[in-house]
Amino acid sequence: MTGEPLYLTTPIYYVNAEPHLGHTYTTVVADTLARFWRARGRETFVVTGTDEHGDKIAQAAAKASVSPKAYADRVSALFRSTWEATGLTPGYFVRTTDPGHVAFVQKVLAAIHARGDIYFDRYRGLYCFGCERFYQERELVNGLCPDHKQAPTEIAEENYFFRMGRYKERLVRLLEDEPDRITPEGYRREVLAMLREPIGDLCISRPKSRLDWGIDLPFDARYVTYVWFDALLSYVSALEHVGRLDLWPTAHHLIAKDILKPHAIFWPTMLMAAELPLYRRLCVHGYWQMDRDKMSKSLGNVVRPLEMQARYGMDAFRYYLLREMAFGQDADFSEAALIARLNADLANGLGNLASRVLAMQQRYFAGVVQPAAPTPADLALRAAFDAARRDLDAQVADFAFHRGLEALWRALDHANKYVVETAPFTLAKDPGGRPRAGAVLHELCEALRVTAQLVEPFLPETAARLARLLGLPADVLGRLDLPWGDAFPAGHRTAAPEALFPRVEVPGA
RNA sequence: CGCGGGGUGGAGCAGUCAGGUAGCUCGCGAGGCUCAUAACCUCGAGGUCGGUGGUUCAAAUCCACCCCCCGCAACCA
Repeated sequence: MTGEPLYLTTPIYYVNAEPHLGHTYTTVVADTLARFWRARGRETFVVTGTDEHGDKIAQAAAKASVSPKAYADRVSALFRSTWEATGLTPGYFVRTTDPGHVAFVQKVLAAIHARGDIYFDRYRGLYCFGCERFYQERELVNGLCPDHKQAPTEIAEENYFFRMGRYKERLVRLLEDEPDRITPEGYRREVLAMLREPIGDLCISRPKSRLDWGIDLPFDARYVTYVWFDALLSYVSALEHVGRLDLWPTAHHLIAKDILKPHAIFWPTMLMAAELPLYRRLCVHGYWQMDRDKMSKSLGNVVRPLEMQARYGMDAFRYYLLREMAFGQDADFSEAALIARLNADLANGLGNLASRVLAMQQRYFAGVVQPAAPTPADLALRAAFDAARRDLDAQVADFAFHRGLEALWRALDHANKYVVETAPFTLAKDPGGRPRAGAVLHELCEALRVTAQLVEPFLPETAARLARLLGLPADVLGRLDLPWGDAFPAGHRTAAPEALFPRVEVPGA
């Protein structure tokens, strides 16, 4: 398992909005998983990107008096630059307007059409322009669209349909036989529940008379393909573009629960029809609920990643997101909670530990690491970090980032206790105690080194900084199996402490 | 029968899938330490884990029913 490559995707984000908390969370998870598994010997490849076709984009562009492409270019570039600035850099950034993607979509559509799984039919239905979709009678609330509270318009038109229903039973069997295809488990059950209802076929086109901002159907130039055959196929077209289609069967899709159905039902049936391998796993997370009462006025209602980065640092923001949300469940976002985490876990916990250890190393030994001489207490400290590593690995493998971090912080707590119990600051003042004080600090430096390595997927900037303060080369972060005691040879010097995470004081809080 | 989330010490949460000492942060009380970012460590007060019934040697955790709260006005992940 450990050696298997891993292809991670975020959704391609629709360019009708600027990057916000939801986009950022999914992208942070992808980045964290990529770093985590890379450090454990797996090749990882992350793709994110933008979804650029559709009504809303055409309308927004018209409103701004620019072409749809120009509009999409601008917002797409905003996503790309945001991820670069925040260090969430994917291996590839795909756009649905990329010529390669367009050609790929047309190739797949042509193949499925040739096979007879796409047919032409007349459709009459109730269409909501806000949702850009047709509704069944029974889905309406008092005759109105449940989202937009508007009466849908009856439209009759001819369109192309994908024979999705043909693959339903095969999909049900797959999900029953391979429970790990969708995680967390609750979402698999939800999908199986959806599949107990008739799923019908999927309308996959729009006449150009109504919408022409899309990819032409290869078999009928009067139409463009709509939404799913365009957007979902980007997961594969991106790999084709970079010449790594071999990674496709290892795909793990990270999504939020709002797009569960397209990813859990439309997408696998499309892949079956296209005779492409299925993705390996669908990983579904919940929503961040905005607690407006707890938001600062300056923050407003929108959580912009660049603002959070500027205010608290990207690492603190990442930590909060990963520590606070149980992957799969909803969570509340509040700036107060972020600050509480930052102060308690990062400043008082990790930051203060690094600070006191490096300060003593500096003050008592001019930064020179002394020989170790393990006692039972020292071995217990090592055991605490060994346990943290095991717990962390198990929890992250299960997407339980919050528990993984909790496990690592148990070891940090242990280290803080160890400082008090061994009291190197007392030992160092007595000539007879100096060797022991030096040995204790050696253990603590190792603890910090292991911490830097384990925390790297979550707090990459901090890990690099900690390594530097410890006087270690940056590549030490990838050497997870470096034995305890081997990182600091005789004469090794550490640097003077720096505040990794200054406390954030809130007036009146 | 719209969809979804939730009710755990004063506040905010984890733990529920794989039943077996109820854990974390903040706050509160007492003490310790003085290396450190007024941080760190120890001890303590405070919970019948929404309710009722059931399964079990054992339930916050499984099953049934019931009560209550919140989101779906957004930046849709």
